[in-house]
Amino acid sequence: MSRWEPNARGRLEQAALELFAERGFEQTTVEDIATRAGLTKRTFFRYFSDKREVLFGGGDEFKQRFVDALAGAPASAAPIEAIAISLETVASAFRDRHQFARQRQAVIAANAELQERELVKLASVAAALAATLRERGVDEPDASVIAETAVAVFRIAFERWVADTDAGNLPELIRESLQALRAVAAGR
Amino acid sequence: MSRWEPNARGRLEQAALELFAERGFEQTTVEDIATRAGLTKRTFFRYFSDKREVLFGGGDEFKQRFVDALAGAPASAAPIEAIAISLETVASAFRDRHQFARQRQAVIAANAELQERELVKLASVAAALAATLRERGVDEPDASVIAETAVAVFRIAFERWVADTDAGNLPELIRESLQALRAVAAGR
DNA sequence: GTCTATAGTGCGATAGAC
DNA sequence: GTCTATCGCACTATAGAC
Repeated sequence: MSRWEPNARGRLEQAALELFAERGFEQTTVEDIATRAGLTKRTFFRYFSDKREVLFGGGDEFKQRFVDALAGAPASAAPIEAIAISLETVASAFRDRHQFARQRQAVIAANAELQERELVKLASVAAALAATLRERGVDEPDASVIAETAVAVFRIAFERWVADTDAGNLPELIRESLQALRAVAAGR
Repeated sequence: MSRWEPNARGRLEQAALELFAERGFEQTTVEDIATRAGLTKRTFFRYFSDKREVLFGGGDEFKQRFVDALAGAPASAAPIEAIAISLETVASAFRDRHQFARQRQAVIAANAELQERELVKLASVAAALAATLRERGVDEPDASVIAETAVAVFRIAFERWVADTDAGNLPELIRESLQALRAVAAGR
C-alpha cells in the first residue's frame, strides 16, 4: 500500500461537489473538503488557489477546446461560420455529460461567488476567441464583438440545455441561438 | 458642529478610490478606508456588503438607465433598433465622465476580484434588458441573445473609449460596434 | 502544521437628533 | 423619552506566511 492514496486532486473535487450539493458552498469549509478527501487544508491550497477553484479545475482545457476548434476551421469560412463550427464542436463534447453538468450547474446557481467565477471563465474564453479571430485576420472591434457574442450564444444554449431534465441536443440549441442572432441583426 | 459629518457613504467611496489608486485594492484594508473617511470598519460594512461594493455603489441606477431607455423606445422599433437607442442613451450620459471613468477603470483593471464584480454588474444589466425585451414581446432565446450581445457591444465600446487618453465619442463607438455586429451576422 | 492578518458578522452600548 | 448613525468588541473563516 502506498503512502498516499492516488488522485488527491480528483478526490478533493469529488468531495467538494458532494459537500456543496449537500449543505451549500458557504456552509462548507475548506477543512471539511480536505477531511472528506483524507487530506489537510494545506494540501487543498496546494492544488487550488481558492475554495471556488475546486469546481473550475478544467477551465483552461475548456477554453482551449474553443480555440482549437476555431483555429481548425477552414480559412475560407466567414468569421460567423468559423465560430459556429467552434461552438458546435465544443457542444458535442458535452453529449454524455448532461447529468453531471446539471449537478454542477445547480451548485453554481445557488451561490453568487461561484457564478462570478463562471463569468470570469467565460470572459477568458471570449478573450481567447477574440485573439484567435485576430490571427485569422479579423480586425477590432469586430473580433471582440464576434467573440463575446459567441460566448453569449453558447452560454444561453447551455443554460437552456441544463435547465431541461432530459438531455436535449446542445449543438441544435446552439444553432437555434445563432439563427436568432442572425435574424435580430438583420433587423427582423 | 454635528456629531456626524454628512455623506458618510460618499466619503467612503472617495477614500476607497483614492487608496485603491495609491496602493492597490489588496494592499488597502477596509480599516484603512474607514479611517481615511473618519469612520470605523463596522460603519463601512453598514453601507457596503463587501469591500468591492464600495466601487459599485451606483450599480442599480446604471442598470435602470438601460432598462428605462429600452422601455421608452418606440413600440414600432425592431429589437435591434430599440437596443441601439438604449445603448446610445446611456452612453451619452458618460459624456463628461471620461476622466473619472478612466481612473475607476484603471483600478478595476489592476485587480481580478474587481473585474469579477464588473462582470456580475454587466450580467445583471443583460438579465434586466432581456426581461424588458420579453415585455416588448420578444421571445426566448431571442431576448437573451439580444440582451447579452447588447451588453457585450456596450462593454467593448466602453473599453475602447476609456483606453483612449482623450475623450472620443462613446455613442459613435457604440454605433461602430453595432455595425460590426450587423456585418458579421450577415456573414460578411 | 502553526500563526497571523484580514474580511465580514452579531449584538449591545453610546451619542447625538427629534 | 424615541429613533438612528456610529462605535466597540468578540467572533468565525479564508488565505497566506513562516
